[in-house]
Amino acid sequence: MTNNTPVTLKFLAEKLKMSVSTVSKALNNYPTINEYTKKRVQEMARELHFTPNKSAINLKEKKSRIIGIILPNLLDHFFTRSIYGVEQFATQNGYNVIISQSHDDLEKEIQSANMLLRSRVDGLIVAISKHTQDFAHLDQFENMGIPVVYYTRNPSFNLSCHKVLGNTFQGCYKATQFLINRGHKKIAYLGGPKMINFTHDRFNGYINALKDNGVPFSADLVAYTDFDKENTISAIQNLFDNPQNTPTALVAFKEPILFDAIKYLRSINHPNLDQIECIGFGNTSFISYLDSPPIASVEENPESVGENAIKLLLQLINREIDMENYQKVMVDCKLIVHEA
Amino acid sequence: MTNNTPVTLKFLAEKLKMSVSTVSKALNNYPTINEYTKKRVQEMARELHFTPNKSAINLKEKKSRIIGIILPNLLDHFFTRSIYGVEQFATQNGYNVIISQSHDDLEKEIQSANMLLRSRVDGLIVAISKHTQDFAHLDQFENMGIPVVYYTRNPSFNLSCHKVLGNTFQGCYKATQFLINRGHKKIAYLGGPKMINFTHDRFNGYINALKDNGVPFSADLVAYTDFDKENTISAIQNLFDNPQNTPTALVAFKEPILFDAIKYLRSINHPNLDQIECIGFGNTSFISYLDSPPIASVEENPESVGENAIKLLLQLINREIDMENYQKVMVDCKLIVHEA
DNA sequence: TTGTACGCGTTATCAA
DNA sequence: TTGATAACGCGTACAA
Repeated sequence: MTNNTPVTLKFLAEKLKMSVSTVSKALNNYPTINEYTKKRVQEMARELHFTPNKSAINLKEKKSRIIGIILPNLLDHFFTRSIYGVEQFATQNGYNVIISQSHDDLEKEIQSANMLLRSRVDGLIVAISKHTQDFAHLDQFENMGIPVVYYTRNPSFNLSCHKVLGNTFQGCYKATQFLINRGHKKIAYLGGPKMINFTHDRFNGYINALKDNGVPFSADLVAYTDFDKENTISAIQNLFDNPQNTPTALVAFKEPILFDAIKYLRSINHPNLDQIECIGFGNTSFISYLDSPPIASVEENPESVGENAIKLLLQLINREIDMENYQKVMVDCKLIVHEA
Repeated sequence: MTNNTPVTLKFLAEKLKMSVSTVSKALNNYPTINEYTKKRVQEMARELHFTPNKSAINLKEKKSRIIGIILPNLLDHFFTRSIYGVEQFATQNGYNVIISQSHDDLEKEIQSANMLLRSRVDGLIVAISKHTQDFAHLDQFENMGIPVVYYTRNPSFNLSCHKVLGNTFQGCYKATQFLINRGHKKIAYLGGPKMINFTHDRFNGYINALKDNGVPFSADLVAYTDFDKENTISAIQNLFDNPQNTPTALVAFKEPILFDAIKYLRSINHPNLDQIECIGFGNTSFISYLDSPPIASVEENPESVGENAIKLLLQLINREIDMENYQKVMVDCKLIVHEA
């Protein structure tokens, strides 16, 4: 019953008293093989639980049908949701996916890249770590002819690479306009880390929405934070401490930041907190449990971002798009209004 | 600069005008190889970005140094946190990890298993799907001599397999005792799906804590739900609708369920809601944003569960533990009290 | 100290 | 219709 070592073609061939190549062809349904022979082989293979060795096939075919994904963190639902989009489309097309977390550590990212390179992935999808400045470990792939698609977190200064991004400008524009349409004039923008490009793209969406709707811009209504709670609180203090210019609405870079902000405002019993309307990027499922929930969320459609990334990657792998013909794909955001 | 095809040992050998085996030995630091030769080879390898082909090595070594993980869902932080524990210890020991989601779909789980089998993983860690009754796709591994460790979600009736589990009995006991110590006499237990073993283990912990502390048990204080909101609400109605026996505390199977429960009680303005003290399994980071937060959480230590799973698996792989010598490892839970 | 030869499991070409 | 053989990239026993 339990045969300790994997069954190989050779083993099957010996059992069936025929050649390895006939067995191989029978299993792969070659037209030149006798139907009866096929039947015998396939039955025996099933009976003995034959499982082809992928390493051997990879070696022969010089391709692995594996897609590598490097991303910072699986705790962030944006990324896990994006994986779903990648997986769906990848398996449909006969590809498997290997996920590797960098934990926002450059060293770990390099290790992941090398591991995937050794595994000869056919393509790479990557969201770079916070600290990635040098790209040698990722450029290796392209130098070996393996296409790379950057998604979400990408080298913003570098135009010579393939990118799939959420249209964060559009998302922030929509959020701001929604608040304007609800009658707000003093809409604050709480940005994220200034090194991250999205911070500025979103700011531009905010600014443009104000301009297009004739709402005056005030620098007092803009502040920045990172993902640290203390910094968020002091940013919020800056925004809300001026009594003659208190915001009536807030657009925040990310929902976790927004939650910290709201929590702080509640903790100090900020007047009219209930009238302040907030929107953050994320659309966390948790929102329904909050007592002062955001009025809406910017849904970044991570599944769609992932799907677009794998679609582009497969086109590159199949040489339907030239590797030097650098693509930039933008995925629109959607404003989700939360019911009261 | 960009050489389209991967550099092989053969290519290096030609460049250096020596044999493939010398190159191989030089790169693997064989003592019989001249130091100067080693230097030359290693320099050339670096210069040309030589990356050994893992498929070729796997084939040769008859092992992949890859651990497969099959789990239901990456959206559940329990699993993503457990992966962290696995990864840490795996990479320390020179193993890589391939993660595969079943999405609680048996068909997908079978596909994942077959994929990992073809990849000749050296070991498998698996949390089974809700619908896994038949285990043929997982038994294959053991039949091929590949050890399998079930973690968290496991075939509870089957004692002939290796398991690593959270000690959910102990967790629930602790939670209940904590509430008793705070003076509660009417502590409700809101269990999960009755098919899941953990539901009953936790119930036993609850019951035993009551008994050991001389608190009388009342069947009215026990209800069950699944992860569906509607069912949770009707379970809560059953628990709290009897005015002469209203619980003053609640132990819930999982925090998402608990949040639905609390939300409902708030929505109906349940009297004295603020005095009701709740505990759920999970310890979600989100708790700090809630207005009526649980007083404590049962932290299941998923990282530790993952780490114990990989440790056991590596021992099985290294034949330090016999495959037939079935192990059951329990990882204690910790009660986390939330500051006001 | 280096090189030759073989095999890992599979597929493909060509010959029988 | 089937079989022998070479090749994929690498490691290693053995020969030189």
